[in-house]
Amino acid sequence: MSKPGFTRAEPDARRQSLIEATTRVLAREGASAASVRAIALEAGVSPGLVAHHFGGVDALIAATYAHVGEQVAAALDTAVSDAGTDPRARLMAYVAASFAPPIADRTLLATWTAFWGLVIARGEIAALHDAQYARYRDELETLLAACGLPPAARRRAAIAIAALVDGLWLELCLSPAVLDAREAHAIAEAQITALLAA
Amino acid sequence: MSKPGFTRAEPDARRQSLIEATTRVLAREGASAASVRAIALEAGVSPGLVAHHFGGVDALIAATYAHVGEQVAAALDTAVSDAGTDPRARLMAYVAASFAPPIADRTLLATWTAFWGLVIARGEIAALHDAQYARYRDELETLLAACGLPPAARRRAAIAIAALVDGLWLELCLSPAVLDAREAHAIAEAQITALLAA
DNA sequence: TTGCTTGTTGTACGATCGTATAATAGACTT
DNA sequence: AAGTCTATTATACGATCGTACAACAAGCAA
Repeated sequence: MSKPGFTRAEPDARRQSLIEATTRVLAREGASAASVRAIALEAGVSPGLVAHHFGGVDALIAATYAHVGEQVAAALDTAVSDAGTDPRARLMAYVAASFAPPIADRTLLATWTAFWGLVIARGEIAALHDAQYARYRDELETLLAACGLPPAARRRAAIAIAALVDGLWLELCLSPAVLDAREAHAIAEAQITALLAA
Repeated sequence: MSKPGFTRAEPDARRQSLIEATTRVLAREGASAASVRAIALEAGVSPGLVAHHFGGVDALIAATYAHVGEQVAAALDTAVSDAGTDPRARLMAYVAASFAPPIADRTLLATWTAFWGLVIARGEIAALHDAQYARYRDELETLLAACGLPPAARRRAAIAIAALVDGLWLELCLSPAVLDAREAHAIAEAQITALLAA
C-alpha cells in the first residue's frame, strides 16, 4: 500500500474545489491577483487543471460568480422560508438577510467587483449579470405582490428596493467603520416601510 | 528648426494626461488591462513616465479615482448651483445629475470597479474611499438640512439616498437595456419625495 | 491481474508584467 | 550662446502571466 500522489476527483467536485479556491484568493488578494497559478496553489492542485476544467481564467471567474450568486439566492430563500407566512414579515426577512452573514461579507464584494470588471471588459459576460439581476427582481416582485402591491407598481418598487439594499450593502462592505450592519438594516427597513405605506 | 522628438510638459499637466489615459484604458479594456505599458501607450509617452510621476500603478489608479471623484463632485455642484434657490429643487437637481451625462457613464463604472478592487486588496487605499463617501454624505446632508430635515434624521436620510442613487446608477451602467436613465431617475425622485414627506 | 479511460502533473514556451537605470534632449536661466 | 535642470526616452532585467503539451497514474472494467 502506497500513498497516492494525488487523488482523482469527479469533475464536478474538482470544479467546485477550484471555485471555492477562487473566492478565497479574490477575498484575500483582490482581482488582480486571481491568476491561474495562485488559484491552483490555493486549491492544492496543478495549474494545468484550470485549463482542463474551465478552459481559461475568465470562465472560472464567471463560474465563481454564478456559484456565489446561487449561494446568496439560497441564503435569501432560506431566510424567507423561516419567516413564516406573513407577507410583510417575509419581505423584511429577505431584506434583513442581506445585512447578515453570510451575505454581508467582504468576500462577496471581492467576487462581485472582479466580475463587474469582466462585465465591462467582455460583453458576452454581461448576460450572466442580467440573469442574476432578473432573478433578484423577480424574487422581490413576488414578495411585494404578496404584500398587496398592485402589479403596475411592482417593477419599480422591486428595482428601488434592490438598489437601496445593494447600495447599503456596498458601503457596508467597503467601509464597515462608517456604516455597520445594524444601521444599514435599520435604514433599509425604514425606507421599505415608507414605500409600502405610500 | 527641427521638430522635437517629444514635448516637455509641466509635471502637473503630464500627470493629468496620464490620469486621463488611465480612464480611457479602464473604460475600454477593464481593470485587468490597465498596465503601465498600456496606459503609457494610450497617453503617447514612454512607460517609464508612470514610475517617474506616480511611482507605481496603484498610485496612478488611486490618483485617477481621486480625479474622477473630483469631476463627479464638480458636476453635481454645478447642477445644484444651476437649480436656483429652492431647497427641494436643489436636492432634486443633485439627484437628477447623477443619472445624466457625464455621470451616468460606463467609463466611470470602470474606474470605480478598478478602485473597489484596490480597496479590498490594499487597506491603505480604503481611506480614499472613506473620504469621498464622507464628502458625498456631507453634500447630501446640507441639501437635506435646507429642505427642513431635522438634524437627527439627516445622517440616515443621506445614507439612504446615497445608497439608492448608487444602486440605481450601478445597474444603469451594468445593464442599460434593463434599466435606462429615465426610469432610474423617476424611481429615485419618487423615493426621495416619499422620504421627505415622512 | 490486465488494460483502458482520463483526471492530473510537471514543464516549457512566448508574452507581458512592474520597475530600475543610464543616456538623451527639451526648456529655462544666466 | 553656454550652462543647468530634469522631464523623457530607451533599454534591460527578473518575475509572473496564460496556455499547450506529453508523460504519468488513479480508478474502474473485464
